[in-house]
Amino acid sequence: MNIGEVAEQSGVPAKMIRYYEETGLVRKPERSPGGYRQYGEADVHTLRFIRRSRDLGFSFERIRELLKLWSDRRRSSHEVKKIALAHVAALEADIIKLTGLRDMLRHLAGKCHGDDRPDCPILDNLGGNPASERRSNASGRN
Amino acid sequence: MNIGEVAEQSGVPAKMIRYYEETGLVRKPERSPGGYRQYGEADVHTLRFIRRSRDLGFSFERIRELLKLWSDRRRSSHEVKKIALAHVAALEADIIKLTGLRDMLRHLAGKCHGDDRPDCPILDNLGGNPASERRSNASGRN
DNA sequence: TATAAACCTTCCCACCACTGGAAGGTCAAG
DNA sequence: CTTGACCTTCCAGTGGTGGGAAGGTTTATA
Repeated sequence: MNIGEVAEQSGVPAKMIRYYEETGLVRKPERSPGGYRQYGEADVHTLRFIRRSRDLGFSFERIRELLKLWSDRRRSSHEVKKIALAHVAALEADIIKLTGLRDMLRHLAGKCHGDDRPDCPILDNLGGNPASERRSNASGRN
Repeated sequence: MNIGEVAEQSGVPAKMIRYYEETGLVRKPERSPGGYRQYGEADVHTLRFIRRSRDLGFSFERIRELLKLWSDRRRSSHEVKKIALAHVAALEADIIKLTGLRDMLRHLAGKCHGDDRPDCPILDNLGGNPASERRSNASGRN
């Protein structure tokens, strides 16, 4: 199977497959006499696994761990569950942060008349009194 | 005021201030005879405005609009409210997506015993039956 | 006045996970 | 044998930073 077909079957673009190979996420495949990458069914499964993991928001590092566990017949489900729950916690943190931002912004927008007058609590808040504050860090994906 | 002081007062690192200048988000300041950037109080306010907007998750494009409205005495609050509410909607979409992922992952983890046995619904799901699906795009920050 | 130090300048590199494109080689069908 | 789809490698750019080198400026102190 050439890279194009494996890309279609797995849903992972060919460019990405080469990138994953380069970064060591997937194995280097055999090559045809002309230098074309040759894949099998197992590669389709692996790539599909990766794609689904990314759809769930797992980081590359996590996926690397999951892949190792996935291919290990003697793995314990404990490890997997741990990774999954850590990811759940990370998602939870992101959700809380975004919810806070949304509420604050919605609150400000609620106090803004939204008419032709220039008064606007949103801009007032963004520009306004600094008070006590130092760079509050943010983010924190897994 | 040199860049260091304005950085401290606004909470925006000097490196970032130069970057904002380069990308046209803030004006090019005067220079001292020796070539040092010279800022005033107004610049501190502007940078603080930018920092707060970023803390709220606004994109550079949005901030550009907000800055223009902010400096416009004759603006209508309608425009500002529109931008803010669009951002609220974008945040909402992100929250919904992340919540869905969290719930799915938590559900899978709940069905995983988490002991020494290798059986694990999480991995089964990641690797398992493809069914009908094509690359579902994701993301969509403002 | 000399010199150190703190500050500033520009420029380049790296990150992450991709995406796009150019230049050129390979393969299958007509 | 040509066409065109497919593949190869390499190079560059994204966005919003952070790090650092090489060198110029300003200020304080010895």
